[in-house]
Amino acid sequence: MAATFISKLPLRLTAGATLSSQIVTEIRNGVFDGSLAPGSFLGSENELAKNFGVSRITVRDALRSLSAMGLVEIRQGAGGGARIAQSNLDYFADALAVQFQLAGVGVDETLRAQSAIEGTAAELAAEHRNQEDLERLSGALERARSVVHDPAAFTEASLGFHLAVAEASHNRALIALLRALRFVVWPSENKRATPDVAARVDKTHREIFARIEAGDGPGARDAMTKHLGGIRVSKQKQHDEAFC
Amino acid sequence: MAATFISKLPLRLTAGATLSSQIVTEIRNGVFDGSLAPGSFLGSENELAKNFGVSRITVRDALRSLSAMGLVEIRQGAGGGARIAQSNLDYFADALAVQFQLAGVGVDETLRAQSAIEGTAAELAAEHRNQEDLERLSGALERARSVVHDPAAFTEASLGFHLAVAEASHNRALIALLRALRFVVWPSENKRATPDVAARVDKTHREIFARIEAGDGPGARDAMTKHLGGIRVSKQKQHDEAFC
DNA sequence: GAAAATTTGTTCGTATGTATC
DNA sequence: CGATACATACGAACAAATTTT
Repeated sequence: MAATFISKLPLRLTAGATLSSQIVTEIRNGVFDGSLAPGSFLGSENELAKNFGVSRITVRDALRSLSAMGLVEIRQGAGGGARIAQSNLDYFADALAVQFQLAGVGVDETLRAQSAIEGTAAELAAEHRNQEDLERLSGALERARSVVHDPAAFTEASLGFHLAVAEASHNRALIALLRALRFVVWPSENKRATPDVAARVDKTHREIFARIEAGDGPGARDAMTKHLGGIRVSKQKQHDEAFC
Repeated sequence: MAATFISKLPLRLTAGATLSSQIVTEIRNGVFDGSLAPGSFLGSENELAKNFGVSRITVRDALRSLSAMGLVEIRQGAGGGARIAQSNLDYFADALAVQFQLAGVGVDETLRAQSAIEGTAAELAAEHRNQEDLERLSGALERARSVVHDPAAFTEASLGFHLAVAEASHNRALIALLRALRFVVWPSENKRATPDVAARVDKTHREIFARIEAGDGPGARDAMTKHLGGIRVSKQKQHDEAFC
């Protein structure tokens, strides 16, 4: 079955650009104006080529671009073809990492932005946390405490706590931005926490948790920004404290 | 002249994936490990095809993907070919907009994140602003005041003020995130400010400016978050106050 | 589980438009 | 202005992967 939406489109593609970029724009606009939703079937390469009146390679060029942005998913085989993708926030985390790398945006600047995001996330978490959030948070704390003598495992569990705070904010924009920033900072500078550092980090995390549990928004924000501010200062002094 | 870096690479591309995706990974890794910097020449399609031992179309597929992420720039004609791109933060702003659209992340959640970013940006602006920043800020304020009776122009000038605050923070991560979030919210919900609303917005902006000029970081943060919080509440009440 | 059908992945050849020298 | 180099685009074909029968 051929895609039906294409035939409804007048196909007066924006002049000037290349054919493939016009197809990209066409499908992109469809997503933004709501006529194409995640899961919408676009057709096979041959069908799209026929409907757009271009060669298969031109369609391929367009699909490669759309796929790289995470806007379409492509499956091989019978019943395959191109579909509008489900959202995957890691795609733009990747785009952010690429651009920060090209621009030479450093860890210090990134940590500031992370602090801005996580401070607000902690505040919202204190205001909107439910029982499930609290269980997830305390679960992360217990996991971290149980591996306080295993630097790598502690660092990992510690990251889990930060992500759980973000999730407790119930704000997907904050969650997505935090994950993206973590994606930038984590791989490049992941020092591990020695046991004494781990113990201090654990104490700080429990303080943050207490404020969230108590519903103390400003307190939670304050505790979180102080925590992250301390990490940033350690980094600057080359003490290389772990991100926890 | 053929690209030289390729021949040094063993070219044992990660197994399992498609050829073109292996080329994408190869070049991507080169950027992240520092062996490829913005401006680095990669070669023409023919040269790359020869060096990687694949057909031109396979190289093309890879270049389309890399180009869509904003990682390479492609130029036609003699002396053209593929080069590592200069950073362009609008690429990831676009990726963010796409994923938020697919995920259905709404204006309310986005405004919260924007508030988190701009609050910190205002605080840092108060701490790090220089003479040039202050001139740019007051310039934006004057432009806005001069068009207070032209809703569209006022909204535009007002956006300029917010961006100037972010720039005064001298933190490129915050600047990039703000621009990206603006990019999400702006097109979808851009109501214009009526003259009376504009006058109130102008007054608030001047308050923020005064705190930044005075070097009052917490005060600047507070004024900015209150300003944005007011916008968010207006939105919820369907008063549809403009973003200014 | 095997065979058939469908679709992407990949290659070669060719032609055309466009930017640089 | 002409020659050159390059991306863009088209067509036909086969290989590999995946789903359906």
